[in-house]
Amino acid sequence: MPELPEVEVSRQGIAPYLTGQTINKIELRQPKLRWPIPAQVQLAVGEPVLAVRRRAKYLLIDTAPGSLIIHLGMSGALRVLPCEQAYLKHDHVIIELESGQSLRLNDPRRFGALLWQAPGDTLSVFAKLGPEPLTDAFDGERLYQLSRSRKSPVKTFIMDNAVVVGVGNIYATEALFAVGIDPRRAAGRISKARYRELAEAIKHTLGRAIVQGGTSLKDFTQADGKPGYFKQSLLAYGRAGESCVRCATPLQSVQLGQRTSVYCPGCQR
DNA sequence: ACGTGATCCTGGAAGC
DNA sequence: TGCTTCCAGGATCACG
Repeated sequence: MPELPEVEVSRQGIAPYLTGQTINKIELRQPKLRWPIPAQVQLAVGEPVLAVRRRAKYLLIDTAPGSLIIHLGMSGALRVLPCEQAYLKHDHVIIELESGQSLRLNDPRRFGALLWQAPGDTLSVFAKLGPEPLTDAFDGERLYQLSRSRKSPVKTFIMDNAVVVGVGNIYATEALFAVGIDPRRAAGRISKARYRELAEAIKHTLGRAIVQGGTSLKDFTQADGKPGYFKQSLLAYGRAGESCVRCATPLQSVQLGQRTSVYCPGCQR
């Protein structure tokens, strides 16, 4: 999926088409995504979109009676296309707008979700999320404090949504490479100074990826169908066996918390 | 509280 | 060419 940069790029891409537009129709072509789609999503029909927001990897499409909550799972992508355009395979949700454009959620693996949140309500998926990585609420101090008794690998630690949201496998791999920290290192055995550097690297990596339109591997496209260009900037993710750009040591691959992690045994300590 | 592993699902790539 | 196996941007849940 889309990690935080891809979700933010999607938000920026779709917001101009949605904001202020009335929703004419919501068509559900596949009711079973990660969770069954609640019937209340139809409450948004006939309502103008007030705002398109993001929290962690969730998109929130606000209307007066409540918010449509979209998660893109591992393989989801949002496209804006004219209503009359033929459906593609795996176009599971189509939100038609009065403008004649439609927002389509395409998700081959169906790990994504469409949920509904009434005003004043907080869905359980939002209940125990950590801070947004691009805000001041996230810093090295927080990483240091939360990690003191943790034995799990630092990579697993920074991918924990209770610690900080939005850091997935690609950007965790890249940020650790950038600061030269071995992803296998126990989270509790890293100094405050190094955590300050890591927090800055996470912010920097995510920020650059957003500017470049995110990372497109297979499924992800921006709202206009174009891929993101950050893939060209990846120095570790997907490069096992290749030479490290810093020290030429062959990059290694290891499984941490069920996820493949690539690192340089030469300069990540 | 923390850590680990199974699980949801489809499709592309690699191996034989 | 075709079949099988493995792997993939996530995150919950059950269990020890």
